[in-house]
Formats: sequence, structure tokens, C-alpha cells
Amino acid sequence: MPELPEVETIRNELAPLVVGRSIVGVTLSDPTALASPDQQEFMARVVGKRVRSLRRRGKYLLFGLSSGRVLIVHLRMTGSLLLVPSGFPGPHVRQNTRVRLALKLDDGSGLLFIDRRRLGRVWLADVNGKHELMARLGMEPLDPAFTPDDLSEALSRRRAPVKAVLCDQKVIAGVGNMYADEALFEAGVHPLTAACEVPPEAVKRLHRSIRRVLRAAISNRGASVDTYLRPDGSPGQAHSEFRVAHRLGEPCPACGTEVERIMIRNRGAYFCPRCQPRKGGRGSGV
DNA sequence: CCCGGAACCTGAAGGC
DNA sequence: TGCCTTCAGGTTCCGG
Repeated sequence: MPELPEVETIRNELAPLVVGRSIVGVTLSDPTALASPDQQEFMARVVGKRVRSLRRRGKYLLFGLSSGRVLIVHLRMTGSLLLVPSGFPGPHVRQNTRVRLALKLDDGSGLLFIDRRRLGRVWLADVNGKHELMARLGMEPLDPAFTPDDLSEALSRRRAPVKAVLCDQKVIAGVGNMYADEALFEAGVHPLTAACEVPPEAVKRLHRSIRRVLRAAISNRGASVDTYLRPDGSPGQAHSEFRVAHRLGEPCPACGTEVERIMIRNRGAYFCPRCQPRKGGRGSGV
């Protein structure tokens, strides 16, 4: 499921292939993929425009168009963006994949929005390039401006489980279920700890581990635990370095204790009960 | 405002 | 073999 490292990887690998290209055709094969505006307006405002930039904010991909408008994509659970060299369906696109939106580019290539569970969405922002979705997002965790004090401040206001707060996009934009588990493990913090009760030293470790985990995953091109694929259709490798995420019953890499899984906010939370004790302690998670 | 749970969605996996 | 249920989780919505 695409989180910040996956979306960043897509941005990194897609940018050189689409920036500078013009969009010569649009096929909206699943109209529910489009959140706004309506289909006619969307078509009219996308066809013929050049892609001027490709950026990421949180888990959103932002295609800056020559008109000043911004095409916004959120992949949610199972979305992928594939760039096929030529033609629309593309030979290496599996039959059971579900193409919801296809953009044909002026070099004959096709940008396909694939999304098995159909939860992803596409928006087109106004000419000023702003969109209310972006205003709801918290800080970028890899931005140098994001400090331990920022994290401390955010956590101090919340009594919910720290895991839930880390996944709250209003707090930190881009962290989701997998990387929250990984960061909490590295910091030796139990995921159910009330956010405001995480000790100051642990908050510092958490700030560091969030960034370390995200950067490592980006250098591994994202985690292909479910349906995530890079734009050329190849998987990422970040999941091979997961310490606890999706490793129920496997030995903790630090102490050998079996990794456990509990539910927090209806999501699976993986952790080591020994390295991430419920109360205070340091934990041995590197 | 904060918090927790349901809904959205569908293919995979497991039970009988 | 096949039908049925459950599960996965990013975001939004709703009730307390």
C-alpha cells in the first residue's frame, strides 16, 4: 500500500519520463476515479496540456500542467501508475489489473492508473494550483524543517495511541501503517502508548527513526507487500528490510521474541513485545 | 476538538 | 469443487 516512500519512488522514476510531455488523449474508463471536476470539464482541461512538473506532498502525486492547474492523484490502497512505452492497454499490463484512467502522451507512451480496489482518486485543482486537500496535511517528515520539537508538540496534544497519531495525515504527511510500525520498533515505543505519554527521549528517537525508516525505504524503491509496483512494473525491495511490519510470528531481529500483532483503529499493528514494552523503557530496537 | 469505529472497495485466503 | 465469510488499510464520515 503506497505510503510516502512508494509515492516518492513513483515520483522519482516517473518525472524524467513525463515532465515536458504533452497529454494528447485521456481515457477515463472508470468515471468513479474522478473526484472533481466533472468528466467533461476534466477532459477539456487536461487534453493538450503539457506536464510541467511532478511533485509529491504526503501520499499525493501532483502533476503540474502548463495551464497552471494541477492534476492530483491519490493511490490509496492498491493504486499504481504504470508508464507503458506505447499504446494504451500495453502488453505487460496484467489482464486482471484494472485500468481506471489512461493518459496518452505525445511520444506515444501511456500513463495508466491501475487500481484493483478502486479506492484511489483523481482531482484537478484550480489554476492557482492550490487545493483544499493539501491544506489538511501536516508536515513533511523528511523536510529539514521537521524537528523533534515539532513531533513532541504534536504528540503532546493527543491522548490516542501513538501509532494512530503517527498515521494521522494532519500530523505527519505520508506515514502510514507499515512505516509507523517500523519507526515505533526502531524507537522502542509500544504502539498503544498514549501519544502524550511518550517520554521525551523516546520522542527524539521516534523523530529520528521515522526519518531513517522512510529514507531507507526510498533507497529501496518502496515496499511491494501487496500490489505496489514502480512505473515500469517492477517491485520495490523495502519490504525485505522490514523488522516487524507484516512479520507476525517471526523472531524479532533484535531479541528473537516472536513479533505480535494487535488491532489499533481497525488496522493491524505489528511490534516486538520485548523491545517495545508498554511502559517507558528503552527497548533494544537499534 | 478529540477519539474510535464503520464505510468504501475487491481479490485473496480460509472454513466447511 | 464451490460457496460463504473474513481480511487488508488510506481516507472520510459519523456518533459519543
